[in-house]
Amino acid sequence: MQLWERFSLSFDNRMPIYRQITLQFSRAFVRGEIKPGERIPSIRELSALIKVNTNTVQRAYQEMERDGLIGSKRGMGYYFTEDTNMTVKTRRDLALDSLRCFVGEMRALGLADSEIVAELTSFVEGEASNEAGS
Amino acid sequence: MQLWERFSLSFDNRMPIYRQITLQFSRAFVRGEIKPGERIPSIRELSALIKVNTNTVQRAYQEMERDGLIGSKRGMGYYFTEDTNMTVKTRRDLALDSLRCFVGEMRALGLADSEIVAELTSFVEGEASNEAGS
Amino acid sequence: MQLWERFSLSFDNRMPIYRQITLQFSRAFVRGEIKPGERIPSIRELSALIKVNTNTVQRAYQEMERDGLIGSKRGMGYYFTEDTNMTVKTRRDLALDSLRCFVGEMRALGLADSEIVAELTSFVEGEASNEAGS
Amino acid sequence: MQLWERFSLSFDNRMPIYRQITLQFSRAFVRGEIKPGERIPSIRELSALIKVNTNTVQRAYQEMERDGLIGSKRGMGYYFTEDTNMTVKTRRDLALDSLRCFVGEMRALGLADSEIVAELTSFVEGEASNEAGS
DNA sequence: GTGGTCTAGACCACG
DNA sequence: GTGGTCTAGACCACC
Repeated sequence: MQLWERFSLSFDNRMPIYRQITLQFSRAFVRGEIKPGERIPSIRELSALIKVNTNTVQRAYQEMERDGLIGSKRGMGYYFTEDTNMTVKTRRDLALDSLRCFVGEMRALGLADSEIVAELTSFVEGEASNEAGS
Repeated sequence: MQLWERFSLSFDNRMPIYRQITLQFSRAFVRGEIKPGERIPSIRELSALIKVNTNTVQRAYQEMERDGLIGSKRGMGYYFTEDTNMTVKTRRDLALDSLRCFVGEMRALGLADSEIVAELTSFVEGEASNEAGS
Repeated sequence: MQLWERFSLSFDNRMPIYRQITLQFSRAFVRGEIKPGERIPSIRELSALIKVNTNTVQRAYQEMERDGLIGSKRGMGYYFTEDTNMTVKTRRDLALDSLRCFVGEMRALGLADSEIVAELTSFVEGEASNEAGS
Repeated sequence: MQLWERFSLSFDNRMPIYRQITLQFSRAFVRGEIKPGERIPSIRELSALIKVNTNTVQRAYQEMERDGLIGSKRGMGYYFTEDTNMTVKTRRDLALDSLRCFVGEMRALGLADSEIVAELTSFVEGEASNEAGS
């Protein structure tokens, strides 16, 4: 089973579809499931697979191209960048965004840094015990 | 200087303005800067203060009323709820949302729970040293 | 007569329409015909004026937004950046692109730098005499 | 090492590949690196050398043949024209195109003709000093 | 009213 | 076959 077939989109308006697509690609790239230089599905292929309009996929690809994540070779499709630094850069960018957002929100709630860490650890442990119990 | 005058809004399309307003109120409430039962500015007052459309403030107040955070006394304005449990409930809701979002994103990047905690601690420590250095 | 009504588009496939739009805006901005902070026509207005689809104008505006030239205020339209440095930066970027392209091409033809300058001066002078003669 | 092996193509969508090929031939011809009457590689040879589709090379050759730059002797390959006037004509055509494009763009930026010349001289001098410094 | 997203369908240039 | 552009028209959230 292909990676792209597992793409799960939510149509709940919380995030535009084209943004969800770029996110899924970025994550797969960061996790190493897409290798540098690897070809990704053509616009038409992916749009058929995940059942969204070609224009939507097109836009997603455009955004990734603008970010230097992928490049298009005329008439041959899109390929992920060969630049191996890009995967670590992408991971750091995504992680930093999440960290900043999370820490900013928790501090705005009045929590000290130590409390934020405590909340996080108790949260992941709590989830773990839920898993065990269920 | 009033609390409301410090409301800082960003017009960068990431979050609707009415949502930013409710967030700022919620946080101030959670931090204890707004006491239970305290009166908040009228719609016209606030819209003049932070220079947004009255409709926008109107909607923000509606949402907070719907969430039981504030209530209106007809002709006398809006007041925060007297229910002291509300502040702890609000804090927990906001914190949980952030936690879920953050942990979900970091896991999608391929990080194990222990790594997530490590990233967080190094992030807040890094920021602390930056502050000290600047 | 408004600036936008003078926008002249060529549908000769040499340059996509949305690109022509951004170019015209950039040039007008560089020439000082659009002031920093000034509002530009809404997507629907401009698309009606120059008779292209709203999506096309939308895309042009998006590109300019991504380049930091304009910003959108929700429900209120698009505004050029207040940053006065942007106009000089934009001029320099556009001029440098042209210079690099031009010089590169002339050198590829085997011309020395001094010859390139000579060609240019004789070209603009030749045009001037044409004007006088006609 | 053959001239053709130094053909550098950019796949960055700015210019179709077949156009890049004709350009490289034209420039080499203008610079005198290809003599009138000289044979050029067969379509298959060149397409193998520079790793593009034979159709692409085919089209490039067609365009050059249409422009009278090359001619085919059936079964014996393609040869550049013997017409020695062609090299000066080609140079002038290419130079004029560049000049028109460059001057047009700079004027659209609001520069007077004298300023355009000034920009050009300072640009080539600036590059020269960069070279010396590096 | 504004911008933003999505769809369906068309046409083109390119390889 | 590929990507790229454009249109017409729809719907939504927001101000």
